[in-house]
Amino acid sequence: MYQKINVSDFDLASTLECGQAFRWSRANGGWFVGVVGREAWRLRQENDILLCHCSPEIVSGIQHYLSLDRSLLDIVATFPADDAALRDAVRRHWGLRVLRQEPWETLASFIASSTKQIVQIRQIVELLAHRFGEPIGNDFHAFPTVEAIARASHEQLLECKLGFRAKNLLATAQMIDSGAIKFDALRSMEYGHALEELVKLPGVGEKIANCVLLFSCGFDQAFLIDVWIERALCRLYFPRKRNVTHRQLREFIGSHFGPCAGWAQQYLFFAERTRNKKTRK
DNA sequence: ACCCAGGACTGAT
DNA sequence: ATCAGTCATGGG
Repeated sequence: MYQKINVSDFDLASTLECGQAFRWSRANGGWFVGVVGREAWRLRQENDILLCHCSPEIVSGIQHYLSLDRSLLDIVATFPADDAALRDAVRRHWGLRVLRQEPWETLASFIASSTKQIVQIRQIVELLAHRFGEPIGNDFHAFPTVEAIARASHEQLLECKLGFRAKNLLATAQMIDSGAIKFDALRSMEYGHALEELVKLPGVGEKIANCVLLFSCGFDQAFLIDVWIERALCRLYFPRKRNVTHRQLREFIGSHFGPCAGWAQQYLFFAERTRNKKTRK
């Protein structure tokens, strides 16, 4: 039994494979399978129809997770009009939407992400889910709760291939579990305040904090600077200029991309990742 | 063998 | 304020 959802200005593949989520994979017949919360979802897009292998009461949750209630046209309209590179990235990946993911899963996943390749991040996340997450049938596991990680041992986390990130993930889980930071209130805080709060956590700097704020806390303006986007920004906006400082980039980002800078960042990021891999029209 | 990977942190200039 | 070294581990 499956549901049909009408969609527009939406591209499932770009949305799920642009690097913001780590638990989605392709299955046979064009289906995507992923674990969200305590459910395994199966999704497939046929033009303006989204097929969902699920019960009808889950549809609204899927629409919310995929940000289908938002107008992509309105968001893109806030982008700088004279930015040809950004416009091209948007055209090439039209329909990419920033997801509304669960904050703890997002935080933990990106703590695991530092100096790791995306395939390895996905592997680590699956190992964590298998070992510490609740089984939800068909060999799927929910992402582990904060408490489950907080109670884990350093050795157990090392076995999930976290390496030097193990102690950061453990300490972060324990801090959140003990209420050392206001983790549940992030969504209702000012952007700057929420950022300050997140970087108190061990293993969480400005980049990972912005991942959490954009991908799971609804802050459209959160622009994360990683090695890929830094390379793209330097090439596109600071040509023939070496040694562009992190501070200069921040200044440029704040004045150029507007209130949905995070969305612009994700389009530029995905375009940079797929550069020279796809034929340009 | 060597190098790098969606970084963060420390201790030097 | 920048900068190199360090932190584990798997893959090219």
